[in-house]
Amino acid sequence: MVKKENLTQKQSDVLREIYEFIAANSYSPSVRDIAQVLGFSSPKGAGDHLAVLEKKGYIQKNSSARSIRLTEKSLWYLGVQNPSLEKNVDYLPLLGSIAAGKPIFTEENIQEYVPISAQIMGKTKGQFLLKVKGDSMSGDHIIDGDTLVVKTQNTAENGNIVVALVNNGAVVKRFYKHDDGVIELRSSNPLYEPIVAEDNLMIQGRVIAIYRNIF
Amino acid sequence: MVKKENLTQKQSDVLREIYEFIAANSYSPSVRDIAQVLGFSSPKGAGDHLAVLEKKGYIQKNSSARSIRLTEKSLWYLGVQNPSLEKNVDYLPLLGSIAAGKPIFTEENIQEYVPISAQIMGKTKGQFLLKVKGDSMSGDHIIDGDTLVVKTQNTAENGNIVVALVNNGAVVKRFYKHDDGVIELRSSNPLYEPIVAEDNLMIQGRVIAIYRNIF
DNA sequence: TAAATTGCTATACAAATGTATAGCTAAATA
DNA sequence: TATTTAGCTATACATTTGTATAGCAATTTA
Repeated sequence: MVKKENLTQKQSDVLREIYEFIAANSYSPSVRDIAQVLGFSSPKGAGDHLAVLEKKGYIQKNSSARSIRLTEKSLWYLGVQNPSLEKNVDYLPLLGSIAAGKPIFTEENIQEYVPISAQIMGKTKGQFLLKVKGDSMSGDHIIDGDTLVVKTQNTAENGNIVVALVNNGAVVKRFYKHDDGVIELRSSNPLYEPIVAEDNLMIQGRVIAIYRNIF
Repeated sequence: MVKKENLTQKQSDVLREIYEFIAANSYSPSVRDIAQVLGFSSPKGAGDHLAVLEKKGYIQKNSSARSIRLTEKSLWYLGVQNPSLEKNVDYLPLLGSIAAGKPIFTEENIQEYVPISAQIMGKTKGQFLLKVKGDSMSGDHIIDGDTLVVKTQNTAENGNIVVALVNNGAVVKRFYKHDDGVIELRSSNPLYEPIVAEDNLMIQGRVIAIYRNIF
C-alpha cells in the first residue's frame, strides 16, 4: 500500500471537495462553499483546513476571492487528473535515490511531480517514476539514465521487471520465484550476479514503461 | 484567412486580457482587475464587455466572484490552448507508416495527436512521434514497438540516429557522411546491411527520445 | 502529565466584488 | 436624419468573501 498519511482524513476530505468543486465549476470554491458542503457552521473551520493544506503543499492560494489552485502533488494524492477541461494528463511522482528501511513514498523521496500523458500511459493510479542507475538491465534494453514508469505492487510474476528494496537500497531486476520458494532477482546483463532471496526483500512495483532522452 | 470579425477590437482586447490573467494566475480576474489593466476608471466598462462576450459565447460566468470561464470558442478565437494545460503539455502528431515520395506531414500520415509532458520533453516545436518496426536498431536499445520522439530537421551529424525517407519508405538508422560525400545509414544490429547513399534519400528528423510500454 | 495539534462554533469586520443607476460621446446603422 | 450600438465615467450599494478574535473539546505528541 502506498503511504498517503501526510493528510488526516478531514484534510483529505476538504482537498477532495476542492477538487470536486473545481471539476464541476471550473473555478475555485470560496471558503464558505467548502464549509457548507463539509457541514461546518463557520467559515473558520474550512479556512483553517486551507491553511494546513497550503502549508503542506497541496494547494496554493492568495487573499483574492476563489483563488485556490490545486498543486500537482494534490492531483497525485487524490489519484485524479487535472480537473480543467482536458482529461489527458496525470501527475506521477519522480522518486530519487530510494534508501532501504524507509517507506518508499516519503516526502524526501519525491523529487518532483511529472505530468504524464494518460493517453499513451493508460490508467496511472499508484504509479511512480524512477531513474535508472547503471547498466545491469542492458540486456532488456534498459540503460543508465532511463526513466522508468513503475506500477506499485508488492507481488510479481516470474519474468516481470520489478523495483525491489534490498539491503543496499532499490534495485531494478527481473523477478523469479523458484519452486522451493527462493526468490532470485536477475540482472539482464551477464556481468552482474543474481541477487538471491533475503528476508528483507520487498517488491515495490513492476516496470510498465520506459522513457529515454537522447541528446 | 479565418474570419474573426465577430468581436470588435476592444472586445478582443478584453478577451485576451482574461486569457492572460488566467494563464498567469490559474484563476479568473475580477471585473476590476480587467478594468484596471484596460485603463478603465469604472468597473462598469469592463462589466459591459463581459456581458457582450458572454452573449456572443466567448465566456461563461455567474454572479460569483472570479467565475469567468473561457469557452472553446474563445480558445480557438485567440489561437491558444487551454491556459491551465499549456504550461505542461504539448500535442505531438503520431505518424503512421510513412510512404516515400509524399510529404511526411500529410493528413493521412497523422494517426493521432498525443499529449506529451513538456516538463520531461523540453520544447517540442517541430517534433513528431513514430512507432518503431523491426529490430534493426536493437544495438542502440531501440526495439520493435518503441515510440520515438523525432525532431524535424533535414541535416544530421555523424552518429545521429535519424529518420530518413528512402525508396521503400521511412527508416530509422544511424547517420554517417563520408569524406567523399557518400551517405551511409547504419543499423545498429549487425544482422542488417547498411544503406548507402541514394539520390532520393531525405533526412526527416533526428531521434531525441524514446518511449516504451512493457505489458 | 503537560503541551501542542486538530477541528471545530460563534461572531465580527474590512475589503473585494458583482451589479445597478444615470449619463455622456462617438461611431455605426436604418 | 433619427436611432441604435459601442464604449465608456462617476457613484453607489448590497453581497460575497477572506480573515481575525475568542473559545472549546478531543486527540496526539513530547
